[in-house]
Amino acid sequence: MITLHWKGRTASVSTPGSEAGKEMDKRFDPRAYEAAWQRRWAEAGYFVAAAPSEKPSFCLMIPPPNVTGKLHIGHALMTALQDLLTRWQRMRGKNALFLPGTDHAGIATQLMVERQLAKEGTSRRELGRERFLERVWAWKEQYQGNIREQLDLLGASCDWSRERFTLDEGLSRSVREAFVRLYEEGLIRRGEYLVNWSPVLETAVSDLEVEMKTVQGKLYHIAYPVEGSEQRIVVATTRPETMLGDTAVAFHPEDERYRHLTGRAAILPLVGRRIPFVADPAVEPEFGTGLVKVTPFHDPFDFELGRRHGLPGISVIDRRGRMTAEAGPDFAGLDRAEARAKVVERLRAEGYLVKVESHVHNVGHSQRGGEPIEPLVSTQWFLEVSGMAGRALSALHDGSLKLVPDTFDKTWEHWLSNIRPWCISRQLWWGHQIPAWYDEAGRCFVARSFEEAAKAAGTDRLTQDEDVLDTWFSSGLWPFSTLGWPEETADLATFYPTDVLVTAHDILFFWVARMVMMGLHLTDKVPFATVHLTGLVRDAAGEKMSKTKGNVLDPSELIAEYGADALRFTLTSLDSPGRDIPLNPEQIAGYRAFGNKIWNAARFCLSRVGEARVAGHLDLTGLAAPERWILSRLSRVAGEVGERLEGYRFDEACNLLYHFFWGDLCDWYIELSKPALTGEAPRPRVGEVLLTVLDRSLRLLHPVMPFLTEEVWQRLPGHEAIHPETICLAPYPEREPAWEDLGAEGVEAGMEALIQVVTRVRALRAELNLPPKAGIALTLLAADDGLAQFLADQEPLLAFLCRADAVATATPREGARRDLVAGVEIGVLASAASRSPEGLGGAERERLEKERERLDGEIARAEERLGNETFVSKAPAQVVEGNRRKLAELKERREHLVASLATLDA
RNA sequence: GGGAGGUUAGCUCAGCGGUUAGAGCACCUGCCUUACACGCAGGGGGUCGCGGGUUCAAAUCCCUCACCUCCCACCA
Repeated sequence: MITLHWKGRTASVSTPGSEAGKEMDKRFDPRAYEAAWQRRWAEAGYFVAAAPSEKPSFCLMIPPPNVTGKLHIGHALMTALQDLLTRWQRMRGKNALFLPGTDHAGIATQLMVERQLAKEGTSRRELGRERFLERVWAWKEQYQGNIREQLDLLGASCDWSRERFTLDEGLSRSVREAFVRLYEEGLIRRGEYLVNWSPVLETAVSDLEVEMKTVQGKLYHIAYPVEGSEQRIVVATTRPETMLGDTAVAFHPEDERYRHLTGRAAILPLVGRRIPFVADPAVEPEFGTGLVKVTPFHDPFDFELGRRHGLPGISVIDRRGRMTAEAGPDFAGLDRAEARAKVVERLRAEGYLVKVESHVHNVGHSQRGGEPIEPLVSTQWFLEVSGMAGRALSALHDGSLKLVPDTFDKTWEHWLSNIRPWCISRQLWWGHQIPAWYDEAGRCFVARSFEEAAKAAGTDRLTQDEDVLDTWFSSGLWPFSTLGWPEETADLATFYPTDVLVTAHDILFFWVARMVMMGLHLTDKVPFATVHLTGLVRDAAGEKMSKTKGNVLDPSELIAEYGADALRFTLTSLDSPGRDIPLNPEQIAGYRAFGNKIWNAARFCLSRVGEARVAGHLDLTGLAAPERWILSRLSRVAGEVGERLEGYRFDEACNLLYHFFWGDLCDWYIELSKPALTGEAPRPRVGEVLLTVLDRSLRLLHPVMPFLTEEVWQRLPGHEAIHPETICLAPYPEREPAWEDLGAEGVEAGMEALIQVVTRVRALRAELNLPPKAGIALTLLAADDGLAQFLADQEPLLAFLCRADAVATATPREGARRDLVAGVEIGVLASAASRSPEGLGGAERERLEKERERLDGEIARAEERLGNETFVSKAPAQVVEGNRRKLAELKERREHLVASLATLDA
């Protein structure tokens, strides 16, 4: 029995339009049942996980989507894979938890709301912090709702009773706890450093949020007079406006050209400031003139160099990208671009500009808004991550963390080995306000709450730090904050550490690495055993999707058109390791056709199986070859699908299922079942086998196509024996070794030969240009006695599949078109009445001659190979033997071909 | 500058040491054979980026090169 505790009530299970035995609509229309099943499953509470639980647990967290808008196709991919894993594990009897939630997405969301305010003619500053935040919360409510709806459309089997939001009460507590602990350990500190500053957003951003872009710029060569001499030295810079903040000129200590300048100073043009020469090994003598102007407060290289030499810094650019008063009265207030033009103009006018070269270089741009980042000095909070990074590295090395595919291992190592302190403060309003308070003397108290801070300060006249934390700080805690950490909750004990993380590889550092570091540091555990990294979804041409290109595919629209199952199957089958995913709507249409195929196969079975019922355990006794064959195939496919899922090869699992269902089951077994079901050539328990194979196929497919499989499965007579209520909780099929019948004498070998024979006969029919309804006389002669007997037993089936009037075990008759396949000599003789008058013309002759040439080529190659002594002696006996057999068959086929050609001449 | 990945049928991709290299879509020829035209049967189409090497055997392993994609990176 399952416990149903969705909103505390027991679910009454009513069917949305499907009952066992009820006739299926002729039309396949996913819209008719998808939403209904999602509602039913939720009402029944199938996806609510238990804590604690006797069962082994399986847990997977949604990478929380930003509450900025709709889910995009990348989310659909991740959701499809996450849900596939969850449903699979749930069917394997695990206490499975797929925990949903959303991310407050500080900068992104704040920008959206600010944009909205701008349209209304107001701004966040006009509203003030409190009223602004009210607006953002209202926004969040709306968009969180959208996201829930979309996850439902996709069929995500989330436990909504455990939904979380990064800014909710519980997670905020986790964030404060983490911050305070890290602060108390001395890993978080506040200080004045050079940071990446966005003059548009007016906030600091982390290194990861800076994108380097190649820019065609200019290299300005500027002459700086040397103090106390007539000499002028020349420096090269791409940013002449920063010279106003220069405090030194540097050269390489070994550089003979400039060693004599040691201890001397230059006079800064336009400003007149005396700035010293310093020697530093970081300076590249080969670049420019080998002399570098040093602007410690506006360039990362200069900042480090300045620190090494104890140089002062001067801030000449402010937080909005304008020149400060310290830039001098001529420049103060100018925008940085204007200032550059004016500085260059003045330098030229005063004769300091030596030359201007065109120069290609990299400039940091804001990942968010695209504007150039300004390196500025400001007071920020930093997290020292080097220790945690070391542990994250070891986790990969000792196997407690696995990246799939492992091509990301090197990336992981490189990034974590070169990591620098993380700037975690943001000058925004939407986010977790930093739990630090200042008293009137400016002393800082970091605490879990205002009360705690007040106690420590001995006063409640405190002001909280205005800044908020980088969104990724709270995201970094997601795998355990969502489960109640730091409380020792039942959820945490049951589900943490989690099992798998599925996410796109573009947030490996932003998110995955931070979760691993934070998880290891704060919980002493790797937050998940495996990370499955997906590619990025692109359009059909492999282009990145973007609004400006207009090639964005909206999952909701795709679901409306093709159904969620088709979209899921498509995305899942495209998830090949380490590759981006080109999504073509035509392909989704192809997989919708697969849905149609399943629908109609089920329709056929249900209308023909009579009183048969699904068998939980099927006894093979008395079953004929086709039945034993399909069961053997089914068992092997179940085994292979399981292996592929274990190995995160979802694409291969999809392919196996697709080809088994369409190829083995529909093209062959269902066709083979027809003569038996109509009573033409009865066989025992065909209906039972049909239903059993269908049941297991649907269960195998359920994690990928949840809606269709449930809709169809509910109609199978006897499905209740597998699970009383739902396919979601029915066991996932595994191999049934007793069903497998392999080997040379096995039923799979026999049926494989039969299939090859039928296929060849059909091809011969086509070559003879026989009308589909024309009868033929078919003769078969197998060299192997066992096979001959097998085929003789299947004569009614062969006649049915080949549309033959007669099938005989005999040598081909005079005038018959002859061929050989799988050791079976085939003779096809058209019934006199159906012989097409134009049938055996030049086209037929041409085809046969082309085929003979091809065979000649192959025979020659096979003979050459077998004539090679080293091949015969060194290659495995099996391979040599295979080649011998092949050669014999090729030769025989050629003989038949020649005979057929002779018939044409007659 | 460092690193990763890619280059296979018209398109998008599997395959990654062994007989005639696969799939989906597209294409051609027949079929409304009563489960399915979202279908059935048959078919055409590839010197597996270039050049070397290892091997009895290479699309598959190694090396060079070319082109493409992405990630990382404080030569001003």
